[in-house]
Amino acid sequence: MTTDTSRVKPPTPRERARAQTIADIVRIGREHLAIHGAAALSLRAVARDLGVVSSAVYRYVQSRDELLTLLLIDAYNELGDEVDAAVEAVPGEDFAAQFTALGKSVRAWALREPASYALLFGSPVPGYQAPGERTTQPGTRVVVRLVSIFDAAHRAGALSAEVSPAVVIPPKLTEDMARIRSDLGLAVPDAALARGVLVWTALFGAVSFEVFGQYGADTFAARDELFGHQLAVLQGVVGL
Amino acid sequence: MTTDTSRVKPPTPRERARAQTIADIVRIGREHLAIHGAAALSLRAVARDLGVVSSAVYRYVQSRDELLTLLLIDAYNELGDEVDAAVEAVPGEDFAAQFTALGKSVRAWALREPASYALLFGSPVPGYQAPGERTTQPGTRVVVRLVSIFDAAHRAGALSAEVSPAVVIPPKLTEDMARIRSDLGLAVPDAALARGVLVWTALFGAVSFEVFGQYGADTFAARDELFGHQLAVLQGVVGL
DNA sequence: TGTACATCAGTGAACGCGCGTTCACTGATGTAC
DNA sequence: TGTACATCAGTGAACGCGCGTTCACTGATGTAC
Repeated sequence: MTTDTSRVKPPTPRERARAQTIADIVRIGREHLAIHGAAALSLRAVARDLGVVSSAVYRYVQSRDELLTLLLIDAYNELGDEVDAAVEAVPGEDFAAQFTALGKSVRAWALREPASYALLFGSPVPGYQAPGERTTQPGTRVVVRLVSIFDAAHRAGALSAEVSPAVVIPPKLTEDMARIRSDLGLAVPDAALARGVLVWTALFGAVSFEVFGQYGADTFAARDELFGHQLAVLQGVVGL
Repeated sequence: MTTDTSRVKPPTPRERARAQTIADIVRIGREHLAIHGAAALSLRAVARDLGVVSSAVYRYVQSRDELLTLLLIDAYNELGDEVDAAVEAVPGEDFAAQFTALGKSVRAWALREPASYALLFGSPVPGYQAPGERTTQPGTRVVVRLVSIFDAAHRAGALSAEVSPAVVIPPKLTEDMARIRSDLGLAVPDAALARGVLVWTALFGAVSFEVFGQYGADTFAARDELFGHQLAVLQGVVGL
């Protein structure tokens, strides 16, 4: 079997120009997202900012929905990259600090890119259905990373065996937990996994409330401190 | 000083017709919200469904934004009414059951009215700013009810004095807590109040993930059980 | 009780705008011989 | 190296659509004397 050299051929100028244009479209699309929101994302407006006639973008993107998909994947991966980098900057044995780093990097990205965050975690865009086969993998990076921290802590014996008070897990939920454990290759027991899911939803609940303005303008002045406190409590919830 | 009888005058037929039409507009608006989302809410479409020419709705509603405000207030109050009813159906001393009732009624309403829920708790509608003087009171009914349960439990000595592990509350956050306590007339201490806020965000985080489809199609089959478990854990977090 | 007037609901046309998408086309860039 | 052809990027016009909002208007309903 010979190496397929056609795969490593350097891109032709045309290919490079094409990739650049697609990158430009995604970049402009993100800017529009930030200003007008996902529902108002318009190919014509992107074309205008690209300095090109509206029909020209159809060379690069099949439809408005496909641009949304590109933006979705782009945002998921940017968030995933930042979370990965933040977690990996922490020593491998300090699971609590890894959890904190994950939480803080999610919040930092969300506050910096509120429109992208809204696209990923806000209300669904009406009339748009994300193609699972393209978005599921990038879309699950953060959760997977989060439970992998819990799992590693468990394997290292760093997860409080019995989180109090003990809450019974119903049988039907046990089945879901078993499937998730097997899909992700985890060892963490039901109780901790279930609490991990709660911590995951609570983390994004806290970030969403802040990004979407639910706290109101004046209720909390000390937002960094509030979030830090929430992370600290959540860390205790999962037994870290 | 005589009684102002003009205030108790029964509404004229015209007034009744007007109130009925406004109610119809809100009802139709809610249906459109459910189908097309808030960003696509259109006065022309509402007028069509009302069986009236598009300019006629301007007799009742100043602008599209005002219709959004009406829908916002309507939804907040519907949610608030259901939450109140659910909590009040529980004996006054059973604070844990009151908390559970509140959580379940929020989720039930959200699943039944996902579009209204998205309007209240999802991504902000681009270009629309809710008028605080009209929406703040209805918009805070659920939180206020929630912390009032915690506060009542505290006053009754039913809140675990020391939730473990103790997490230090930074001074700046203490100031926020003091203000909130004074605004709402609460007695609950900082630690419990801060945990109450976390529980609030976690509750809505869990509901939002479910309503907005973050769990994916297949991950959790036992959604009722998952949510019930989350409520049980959160109950422990706040010390109930 | 009857009449003149004021108020209000709803009409229909219009303004100016933006949207997604298709299509036949012109030039420029690449490729095969 | 030069030429004929294929591929591709981008154009410009068009289709059919919906939107928010304004405005002068017609009739019907209410109110004051």
